Amino acid sequence: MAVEKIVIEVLVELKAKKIDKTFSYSVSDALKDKVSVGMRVLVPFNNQTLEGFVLNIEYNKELDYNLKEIIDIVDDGPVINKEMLELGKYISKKTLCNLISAYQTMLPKALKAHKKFNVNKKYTSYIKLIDETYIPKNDNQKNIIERLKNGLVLKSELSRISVSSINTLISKKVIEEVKEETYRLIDTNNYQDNRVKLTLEQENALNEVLKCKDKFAPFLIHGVTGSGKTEVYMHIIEEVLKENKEVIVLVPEISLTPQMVRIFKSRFKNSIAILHSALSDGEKYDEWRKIERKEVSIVIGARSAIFAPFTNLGLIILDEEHSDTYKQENTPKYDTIDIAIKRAKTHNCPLVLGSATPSIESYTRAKTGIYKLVELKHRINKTMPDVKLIDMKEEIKKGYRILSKKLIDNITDCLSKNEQVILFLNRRGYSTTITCKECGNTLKCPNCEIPLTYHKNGNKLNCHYCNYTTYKPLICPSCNSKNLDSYGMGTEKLEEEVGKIFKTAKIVRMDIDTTKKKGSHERIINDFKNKKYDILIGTQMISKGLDFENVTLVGVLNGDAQLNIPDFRSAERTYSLLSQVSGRSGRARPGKVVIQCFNKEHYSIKYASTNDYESFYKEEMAIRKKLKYPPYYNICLVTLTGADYDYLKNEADKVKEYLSCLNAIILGPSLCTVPKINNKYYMQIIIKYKNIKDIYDKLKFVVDRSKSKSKLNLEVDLNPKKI
DNA sequence: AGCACGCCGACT
DNA sequence: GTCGGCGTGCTC
Repeated sequence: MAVEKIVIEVLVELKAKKIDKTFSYSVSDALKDKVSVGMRVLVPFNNQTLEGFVLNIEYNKELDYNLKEIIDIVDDGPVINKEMLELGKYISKKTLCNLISAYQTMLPKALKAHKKFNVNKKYTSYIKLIDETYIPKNDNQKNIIERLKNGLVLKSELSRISVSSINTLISKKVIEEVKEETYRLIDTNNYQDNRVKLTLEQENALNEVLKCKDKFAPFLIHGVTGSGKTEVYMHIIEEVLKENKEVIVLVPEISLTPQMVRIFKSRFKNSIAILHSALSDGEKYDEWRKIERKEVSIVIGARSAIFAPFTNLGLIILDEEHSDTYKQENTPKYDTIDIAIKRAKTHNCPLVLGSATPSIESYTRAKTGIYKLVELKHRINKTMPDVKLIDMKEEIKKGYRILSKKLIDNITDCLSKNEQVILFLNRRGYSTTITCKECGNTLKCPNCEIPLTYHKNGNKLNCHYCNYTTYKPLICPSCNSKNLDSYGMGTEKLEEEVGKIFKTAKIVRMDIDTTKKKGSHERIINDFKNKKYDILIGTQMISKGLDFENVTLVGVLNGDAQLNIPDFRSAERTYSLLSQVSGRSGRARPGKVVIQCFNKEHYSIKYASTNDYESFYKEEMAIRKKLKYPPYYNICLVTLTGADYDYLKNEADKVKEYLSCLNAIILGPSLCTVPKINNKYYMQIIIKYKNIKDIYDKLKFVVDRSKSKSKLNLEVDLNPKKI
C-alpha cells in the first residue's frame, strides 16, 4: 500500500548570505491538515529551532534522504498571501536579495519569522453573568451581580468593588471572564471635515483618473504647491470606495505629515489604518490586522505600507513621488514606485503619483507616455509667492554675513504686521567642499562635474565617483582669488543670530535635535500654528506639507548648500527643496520668499525662483544626457566592505574585471565618501548601463561569488538615490 | 547565524 | 604530547 508522503518546503529565518533556498520537512498526521502555504512554522535546523515560512507543499515526492519533521505551526493561518508570495520573489529578483529578506521586510515585526520575538494581542476583559439563580453571600457579591444584570461590564471597573469576590464568583461558575481583542491605536477625535468644491482643473484631474479606474493605469499629477492635490486624491478615493475596493496612500514620512492624516480621518473616519515607523510593534501589528480582516479600506503610511495585505485594491496613491524616502536604503533596496507599479498591475487598478517637483525620471516617463501626465498649474487662491534671490557674496562684502539686508527688512515688516516667518536652513552633514567666496565657484571633478570632496588629511581634493585626486589649489581656478574656503552654519547658530537681531521675537527651532521626543514635532507645529511663536527656524523637516495660514515670509539661508553635495541629483534636489519651501509662504494670503545663496545664476535656483519646472527639466536633461546619468543611463552601485584594505582593493579590482566586458560604463573602484567606518573600509564601483539585461547575469554572478568570501561584504544597489 | 570539522603554533 | 586559534563548510 502506497503511503502518501507530504513534503513541506520551508524558507528558514536565517538571512545569512549563503542560505538562500528552502529546506524540506515532513509533517506529522496531527499537523498535516493545518499546514498551508504562507504560514509560519517551527522547524528543527542544525540543532536549533527556527521559524520559517512554508513556501510549498508537495505530495508524493520521492527523496533520497530522511526528512526532519515540522515541530509546530506558529499561526492559525498564512501570514503571507498568494500575491505577497509572488511579490517577494519579484523583489528578490529585482534587488538581488535573499528571498527571506524580501519576505521579512514585507511583514510587520510581529509577523516576521523570528523565534526570539513575540508581540501579543491586546485584550480587554469583561465579566459576564452566567448563573442568574445564584444567591449572593455578601454585599460585595450582591453589588457585583447587581451591576451585571444589564449585560457585560469591564473587569477593571468591577475590580473596584472587590477583586477576590470576582475570583470567588468565577470559581463558583456564577460569572465568567470574557476577553475581547482590542486595538492599541484608537483615535476617538471627531475631526471636522472641510469639504470644498473642486476647481475645474481639479475636476479634470479627477475625471482623467476615473476614466481608467478599472485597469492598470499609471498617472503623474504634476501640481504646484497649494494646487490642492490632496483634495483630488480624496475625491478619487471616494469613487473607488463606492465600488468596495481598497486604497493605499503613501506619503514620504507620515510622522512629518500629521495634518495629512487628520484631513483623511475627517473625511473617511474609521475606515483608515495608519502605518509608519513611529508606531510601536504592537500598534503596527494591530493596524496590519485591521487591514487583513478588512475592517478598514484605506491605509495611509510610509514606504512599507505598499505591502498592506489588501486583496481587492482599487487605487494606489504615492504622494510626493520624487522623495528619496521611497527607496529603501538597506537590503532589500527596493523602490516603492516599482512595487506600486507591480501591485497596480496585479490588481488592474490606477496608480497616482503626485508631486510639485516630479523626479526627472518620472517626468520623463510622463513625457514619453509611460505615465499619463495630469497638470495642476494654479494655486487654489490663485497667487504664487513673490520670490527674491539674494547674492550673499555681495551681502558679505557689505557686512551682512548671515541674514541679508533684504531678509532683515522683510522680517521686520512681517513681524510688525503680526504675521509669521519661517527660516529654512538645510544644514545636514555633508562632506566639505571648497567654494570660492569671490566668484561662488565650487571646485568640481573635471570628469564627472561632481563637487570634489576636501580631505584635510593630505590637503587633497578627491572625486568619489571616479577617484580623480588633486591637491587643493591655492587660488580659485576660475577667478584666481585666494579666497577659497568651505562654508557652514547650522540651525542652532542661526537661532542665536536671529535672536540677537530680533530681540523681542519669539523663536522656535525645529530639527532633529529639538524633535527627538515623541510628540514634540507635533507640539512645535501646533504651537506655531496657534501663534505662540513668530519665527520658525528649521531644517528640511519643515519643508513638506505644512500649511500655516499666517506665514507670509519664508527665508531660505544657504539655498545652494545642496548643490555642494557630491551627487548627480543635487541640482534636482535643490530645485525641489526650494520649491517646497517657497510653497510654505502665502498659503492663504500673498506671501514673500527670500532665497539667499552664493550661486544665484545656477539654473536650479533661477528656475525654482520663477517656478519654471519645464525649463529646469530641459536644462537638467541636457546635463544628464551629456554626462550619461539617468534617465539616459541607469546606475548600479556596488559597495564592497572589508577590514583588510589591500584584500578589499584586490577584490574590488577583480569585480571590476568581471564587469569590464559588459556593454556598460564602469567607474571606480574608489573609496566611498565615508571611506572607513568601524575599522572597515568602504569601496564602490559605479555601473552606468542602458538595459538591465546587459548586466544582470554578471551582477548576479558577482553577488553569488561574494557570498563565499567571509572577509568581504558586497552589496548591490540598482538605481540608488544617493551616491 | 551557529556549530562541527580540520589543520598549524605555544603551553600545563 | 595537548589546547585552541579561526578558515571552511553544512544545515532538510
